Amino acid sequence: MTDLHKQKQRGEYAKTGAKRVAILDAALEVFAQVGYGAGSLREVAARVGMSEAGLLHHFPTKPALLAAVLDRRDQHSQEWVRMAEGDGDVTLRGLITTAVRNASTPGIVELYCVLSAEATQPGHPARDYFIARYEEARTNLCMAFEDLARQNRTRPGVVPRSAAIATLAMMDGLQVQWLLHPEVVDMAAELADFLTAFVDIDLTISS
Amino acid sequence: MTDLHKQKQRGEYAKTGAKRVAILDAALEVFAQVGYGAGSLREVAARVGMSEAGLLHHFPTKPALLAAVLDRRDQHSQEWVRMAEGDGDVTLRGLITTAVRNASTPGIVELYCVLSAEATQPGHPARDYFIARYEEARTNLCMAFEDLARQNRTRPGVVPRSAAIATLAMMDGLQVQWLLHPEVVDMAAELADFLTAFVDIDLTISS
DNA sequence: GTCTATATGGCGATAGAC
DNA sequence: GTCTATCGCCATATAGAC
Repeated sequence: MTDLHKQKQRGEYAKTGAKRVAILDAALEVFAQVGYGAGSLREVAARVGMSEAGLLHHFPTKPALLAAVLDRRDQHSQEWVRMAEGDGDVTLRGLITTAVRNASTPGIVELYCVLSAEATQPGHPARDYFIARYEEARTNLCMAFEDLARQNRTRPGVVPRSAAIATLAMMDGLQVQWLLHPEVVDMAAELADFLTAFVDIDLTISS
Repeated sequence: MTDLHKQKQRGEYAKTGAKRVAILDAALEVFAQVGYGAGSLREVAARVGMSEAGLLHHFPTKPALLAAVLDRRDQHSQEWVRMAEGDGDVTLRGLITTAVRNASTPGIVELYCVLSAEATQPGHPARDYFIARYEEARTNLCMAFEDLARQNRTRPGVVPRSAAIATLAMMDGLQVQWLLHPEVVDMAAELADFLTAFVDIDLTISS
């Protein structure tokens, strides 16, 4: 798995790796901008300076390309999982950090905003991905609120499971408004406001 | 404007009215299911039992059809505007009623969910529509929270403008989760929970 | 007012040369 | 590993018959 054997054994892969990454970056842009259904392999190929056939050598079908794009982004945002390990305080603070970072990478926000809406439909190739993703996120957030409840740091009447659903909804909804009115909506600030209405936590924005 | 003159003056319109409505209903379904970009006039025409050319006689272009669909739905949901007239209590209770009604008409929820995400992109034919719509909704909700603040019925630290943004975000975000997991997410209940964290209000679900 | 026919072009995917 | 060429399909939109 190290670089040791790349000369012969996986030399091909090492060489094409850069091209693959370039394709995935371009595909992310395209799908983010017009969605999966309206996005075209032609446009993706054009952005990396390739023919469509060349592109399809790396990713045999359009759904396969989408799956690869989502896979790649998941590796980047596996912080979700790591956050969940125990501390509710850390998890919630991580949410704010994520919001701050998102505000500087509109492409990723667009991708998930457009795709999650599109994938709502039965038969969409990313539907299962998003179903699993939301389920996992709700579970992680629920554990975070339960942790804080155990410390008596949740406001009276807060139900962990509901708070988890609400927090997720909040993040998604803020993204739509932010994409339409970036100068009017401050995602991180609004999210922090929202969270402090549910739990006793210091969320002064760090990062 | 009554039926009196339909015989000659507007006979044509009265006759085509039904067909137009049928087309708009079909278009709403199609755009809701796959979005505007991926939706096709062919599919819409098929659903009303017409040729594509016949459809284009009523709505000359695809963007024109989308505009007509949005226009029509706006007439239905002009409650928004009426709600705004003064009473913050009435406005927020109206939100819950809307959530309850939405849960029984998935088509409308899908339409706005998918379109608002898609319309995020510069150049989308519905972008201006959604920008105006959100701006108006924020203003109305802000007035509602201000009204309640005047009655000392908002929780300490609640800023009307932020509460308005958050409430809108909440409604949008809940819709995505509800479309993916209808059995797990209760839109009206979660929204009520959310609102009672901000204001002193009785939102026991009526209707 | 609706149709058939057609123009024009973009789409995903395949075959086969280099 | 990338290309050219091509297939077959679907898209929006137009022209003109009925």
